[in-house]
Amino acid sequence: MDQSDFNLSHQNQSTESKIVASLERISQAFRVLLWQESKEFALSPIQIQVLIFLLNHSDEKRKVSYLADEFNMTKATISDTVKTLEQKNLITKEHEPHDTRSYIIHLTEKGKDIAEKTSFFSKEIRTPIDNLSAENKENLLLNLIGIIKHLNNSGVITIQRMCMTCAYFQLSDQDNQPYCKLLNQTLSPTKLRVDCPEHKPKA
Amino acid sequence: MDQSDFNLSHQNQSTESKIVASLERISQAFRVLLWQESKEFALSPIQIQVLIFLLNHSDEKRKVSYLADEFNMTKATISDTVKTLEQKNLITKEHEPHDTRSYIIHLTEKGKDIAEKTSFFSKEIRTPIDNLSAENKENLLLNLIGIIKHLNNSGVITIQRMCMTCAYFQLSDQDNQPYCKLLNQTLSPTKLRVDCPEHKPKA
DNA sequence: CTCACATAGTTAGGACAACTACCTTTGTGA
DNA sequence: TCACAAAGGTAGTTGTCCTAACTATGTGAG
Repeated sequence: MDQSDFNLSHQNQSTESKIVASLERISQAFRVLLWQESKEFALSPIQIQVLIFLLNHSDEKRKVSYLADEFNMTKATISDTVKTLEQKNLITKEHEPHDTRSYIIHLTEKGKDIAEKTSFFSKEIRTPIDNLSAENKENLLLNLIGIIKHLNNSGVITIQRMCMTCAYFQLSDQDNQPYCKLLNQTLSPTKLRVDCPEHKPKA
Repeated sequence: MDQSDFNLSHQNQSTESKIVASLERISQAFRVLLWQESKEFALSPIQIQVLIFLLNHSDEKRKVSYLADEFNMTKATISDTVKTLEQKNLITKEHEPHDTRSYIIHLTEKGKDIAEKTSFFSKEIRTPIDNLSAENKENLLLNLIGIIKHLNNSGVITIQRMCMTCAYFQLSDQDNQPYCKLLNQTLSPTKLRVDCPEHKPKA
């Protein structure tokens, strides 16, 4: 058989296209896993995502508007979701005296419990990553961070909590290494954060 | 300030966790980009995905059941989607004589046109990848393929079209290199396919 | 000080996604 | 030939996520 038989246009694919295709497949896996998890707990995907987010983030991020940005949805959608979660007794609202318009969302015991259980929904994706060599992990992370940085800059992803887009981040003058002005330390690849609680967006 | 102030539990994150978080962020980007594209063309995300898929795949894959597996949805959902696309004159159905139950889905001119235009929806993700070094690209691809392979094996992703899950694939006896028995050639990293038209699932 | 504007969140209404359950027709193999 | 599997479709439901319009509260310029 002539080998050119196999050279269908989309198969002569560049490495870049294959990377995009792979990322797309992995995206699908996240969707599938989240969906499975949501059926198990009788919650919607977005409800689970909100619960998990609340488990890991500080007060000023536990608000409707922030969540809307975080998940690229409208405030209306998040407002609905929060209402539902409240009816299910998974969260409570804490109104602050200095701004009565907004409130902080807190997990109830039950909510925390579910959030912890569901936060492992991506364990299937984690397993193969655990098995990579340390060097491979570092490399992979750096490459992914590079992609996200670009997505941040181009406005596809609005929320920014990683070092590369932080006001405290710089390349040190001496050796051009990533450096955090808040922590006062050089950031080796494994120290780079993708979800830093101290993140301050660049001006 | 004491440095331990920053060591919030979720911030002492392992490299693996950060990789998962990064992949999750990129997944979100795909969702956002697809959603933007769908608004622009007055189509739903799944409709666009189906159109793009039809652009690139052969007849035996252009059927309702295959699409349902491909996108991890029920046949009912795809059936609906196809009906809508037909009403919009973007696809036609070709019934085959030897099995009148099923049919092949073809793009109309208009459908092909839209499929080609929307197939670039992920260009924002591609740009930063283009800028990586050749070695980095190869490395990244191999790591992603490793993850997908695991997701295939564990059943999260049902459809398989990549070399690692193919009956024609083996590690050659001499040098343990990936080898394709159909193409009769060694598969260097850049030759590994993620969406091969000749893919034959392992028994 | 006040008035226009911005911001936080909510409500209502609608399009559509995607499911389950059930059905028809057709193919297949013991 | 007859039971069963496979391809696809229909109906009805639930939930997502949007837009548009709204309330109420904070803010800042003149």
